[in-house]
Amino acid sequence: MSQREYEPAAAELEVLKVLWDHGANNVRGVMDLLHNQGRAVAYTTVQTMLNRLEQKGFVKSDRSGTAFVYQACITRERISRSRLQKLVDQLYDGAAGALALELLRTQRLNSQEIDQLHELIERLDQGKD
Amino acid sequence: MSQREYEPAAAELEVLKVLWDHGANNVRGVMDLLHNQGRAVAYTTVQTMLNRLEQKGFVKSDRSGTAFVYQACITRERISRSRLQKLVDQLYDGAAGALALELLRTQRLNSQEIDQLHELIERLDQGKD
DNA sequence: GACGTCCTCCGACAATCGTAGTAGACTTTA
DNA sequence: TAAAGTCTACTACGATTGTCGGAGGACGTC
Repeated sequence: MSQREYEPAAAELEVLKVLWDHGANNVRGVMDLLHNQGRAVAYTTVQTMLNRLEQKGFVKSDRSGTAFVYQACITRERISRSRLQKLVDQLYDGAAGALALELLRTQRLNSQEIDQLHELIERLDQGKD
Repeated sequence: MSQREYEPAAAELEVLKVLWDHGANNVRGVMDLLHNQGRAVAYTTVQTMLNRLEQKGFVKSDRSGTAFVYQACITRERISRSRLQKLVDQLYDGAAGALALELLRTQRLNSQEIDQLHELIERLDQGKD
């Protein structure tokens, strides 16, 4: 367990999301955005989160002005994929289809999403083994 | 934070899975099955996991013979759903369609799964808003 | 009845996580 | 230039997680 593959924890993910959604920012900026979302956290809490995210290699900082500016250096897609993979492995024993079915059954999709799915499935259908 | 809604942690989930997959069992039985899966854990570790799962209300125990026999009292589906919900909320901002698309794009489905999806989508399509 | 085996109960300990306070440096402003 | 504000660095603390050891009771066997 020497080189553990870190994952952002829940609270860290919220901070990451701010950076994804609003771009690079400093501690105060991130805090303000979190406050706007109704998430009341102290300045130093955000600071700790950003430090930990940096240690884990998910953001990088750059001190050009007075304050450090943090920027996500992992994409939302990468995190999503790894989370999704974990879910598939842990709960569906690798059967992604089962998860997809579950998802479509229990979640509400709008018609645009359904159309897109349609299209994608058609394509999958063509390339069927 | 008085009545926090608990979730099984990763290692606890592995124990839960054993109960789901192989039915009720005692500590030793669960441990043996974990060992068969290449998961080397101490007896007391399994015991702790089962205790914690019981505290969280995910398994119940019953002492009829010499040892406690543990049984899952939450379904795999329920855990799956809540995990899935969390994923959708945390990473896709509630857009289940996006997740579904991502899933179909990145995971490999077999033709049976594709057929099932087809069917389901047809049905969703009918009831489109 | 002493001995080994198996079980439960309890405690422990390090790592991670969520949260935040404080000290001290640095900047802005009256 | 002194006060007020901002920023970083460091520390802390309780809860959760993953892991396990040891004490002590029950039970079968020699």
